[in-house]
Amino acid sequence: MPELPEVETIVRQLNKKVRGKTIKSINNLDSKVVDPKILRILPVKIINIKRRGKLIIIELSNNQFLLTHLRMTGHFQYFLKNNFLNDQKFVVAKFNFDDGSSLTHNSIRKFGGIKLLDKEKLDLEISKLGVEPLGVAFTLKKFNELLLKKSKSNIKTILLNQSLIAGIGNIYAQEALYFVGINPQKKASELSLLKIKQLHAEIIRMLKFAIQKKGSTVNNYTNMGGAGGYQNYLAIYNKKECPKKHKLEKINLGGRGTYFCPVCQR
DNA sequence: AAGGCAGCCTGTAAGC
DNA sequence: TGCTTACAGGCTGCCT
Repeated sequence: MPELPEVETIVRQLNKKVRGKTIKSINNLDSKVVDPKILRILPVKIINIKRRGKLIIIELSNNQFLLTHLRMTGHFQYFLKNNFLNDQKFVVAKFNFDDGSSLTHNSIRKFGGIKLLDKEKLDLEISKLGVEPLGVAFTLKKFNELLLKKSKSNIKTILLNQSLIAGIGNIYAQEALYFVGINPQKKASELSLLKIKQLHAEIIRMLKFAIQKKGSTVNNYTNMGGAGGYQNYLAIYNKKECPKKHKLEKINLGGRGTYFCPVCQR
């Protein structure tokens, strides 16, 4: 499922493929998933595509924005002119461009969607998000402050909280905690300064490396060019034993399945 | 106030 | 074998 590295990969691909193109028409629009108000502003040109946390922000020529959240199964696919495959499943919108190419948005579980917003509403949405983990503001000092604020919460739930740090999801949270040997059930207040420093560095290292690998392909997620490569580096997610051959435990934290190694993570 | 959890949705895997 | 059920997951909104 798309987390920061996957969303970043998709944003880069969208910029390469559809920036500067004009949306002439849209079909197969599922109004529950894609805001039908988009139909009223056509034709409209795509100026730029940006990411904030796990959000994809598509800037349009009429000063409005398409805000997309992929949740678990959202997906974009680009087709050159006359290359559209009609047997695609789960299409919730097909954007047709002035040059004959097209972009589909697919969504199996229809959890995410595309909204049309003006600048004011967009800023409101963005303001709910916490610090960008790959931005300059995510310093060790900042990380310490966040942990202090949530000292009674377990560390994994804190990493998943988008209003604190934006972009880390269930997979990368578990992986980062494994690589620094922290039990995901640990309260923030129980972490040593050394562990906090290691975790801070690991989050940055892992996300950057995963972007290099074009994200992870797990279950339904693929980026626009096909599969990512980071899934080959996952240590514990959805596995039975850790790289050191210890048996993994699976518990529920923050409402989500959480793998950890009781030997390596304390 | 802040934490917990149902609900959204549907494919896949496990269970009978 | 074929049906049923449980589970996966990010996030919102309600409940305590």
